Amino acid sequence: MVRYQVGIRTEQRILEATRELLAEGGLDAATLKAICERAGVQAGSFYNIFPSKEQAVLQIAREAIQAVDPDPDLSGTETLDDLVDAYIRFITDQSDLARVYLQVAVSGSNDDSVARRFLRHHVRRVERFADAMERESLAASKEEAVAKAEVLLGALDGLSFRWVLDRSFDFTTHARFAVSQCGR
Amino acid sequence: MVRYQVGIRTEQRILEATRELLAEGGLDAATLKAICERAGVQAGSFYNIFPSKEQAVLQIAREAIQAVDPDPDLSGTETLDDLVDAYIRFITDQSDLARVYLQVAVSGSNDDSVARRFLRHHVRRVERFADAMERESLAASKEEAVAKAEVLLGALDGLSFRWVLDRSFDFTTHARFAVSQCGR
DNA sequence: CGGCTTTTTGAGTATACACTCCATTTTGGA
DNA sequence: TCCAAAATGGAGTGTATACTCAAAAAGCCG
Repeated sequence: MVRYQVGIRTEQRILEATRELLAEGGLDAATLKAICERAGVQAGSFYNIFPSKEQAVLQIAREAIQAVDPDPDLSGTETLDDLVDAYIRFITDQSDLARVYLQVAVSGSNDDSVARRFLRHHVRRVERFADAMERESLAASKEEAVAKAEVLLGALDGLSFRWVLDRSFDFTTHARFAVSQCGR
Repeated sequence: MVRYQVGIRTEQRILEATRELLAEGGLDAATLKAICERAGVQAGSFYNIFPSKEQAVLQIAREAIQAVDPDPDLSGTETLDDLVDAYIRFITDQSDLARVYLQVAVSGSNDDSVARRFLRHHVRRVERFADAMERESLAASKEEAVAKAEVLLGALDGLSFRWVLDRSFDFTTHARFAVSQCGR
């Protein structure tokens, strides 16, 4: 099944529409009809490219989960501030994906496969934060670093969720304040 | 319209079924069919008592939002530890309602009226935490107390969400650790 | 252009959902 | 015991959803 150029463009339009709709109104808003209308495509075209609506949504979810992490090549050298700055940039600059990230994380609790994927990602993230803390001697032991990382990441997730509910909330300032309290 | 006893019992069975289903699988699981089956009731009976499914769900949501707060009479005298202990008890002892609380909070971001209700509740909670911090001289100013309270509550919400995704996560220990870091 | 493949169309299907209607049964106070 | 009000059973309605299919159109390559 070799793709023509027009098919690839259609696939991208569909993913774009799905991403936007997920960000605007969550899973409820991302109906097949809404996706197809926004992408300027009929249902048949959608199913020529994706085997199900779920696959398109999961692709955006994966995209969002990956986007929250900074460059993986830097892993092992970055500072705690680097990691937190990356989170802040993700939330402020890629707010569409940020909303998808949070919404998927929560709806995920009703879907085991998504929940597992999210959890695995979270655990990796905790390790990355904990490693940075150890490198900067911000924790007395590996265990303390992991616990601190869990709390800091919990705070960042909680604050970003707060921001989703109220866009006038100053996420950046609070996130910086959180790291000044927890990362010490 | 004098209620008969049998009707009141039916109402309670319906609310119980709704609460359980929301806790188990979120809004998706709480279909009218599922609620009625679990409550041992037909659709007609449901609508004799509730004007819509939404009303039954909202009633449970309100219940959950209220349950997260400890006795309002104590407001103005309790310590930060009291408030955190109440949160921990809510999460560990009333895990059904805790799951509903978190799920409603998130689906709420797609529904303005729920989002507003949740936000109002959150703001009150932040004030309560901030007041306790000021009373214990844990903050230099009112502003700092509020910021600290936002971060601590964010951390608690983030950690409880972590626990929803992975029930083997030790919420209590991490929550206590969070307050030892943030409440200082 | 000619011929094969991919892509698109758009009407159509099946299903799950919230909700309605009303005849029948049950309740509880007078 | 009687009866009006309340509660119930259960078939039925309308609607939105994800998804299918066969024919038609468009893209690619010699």
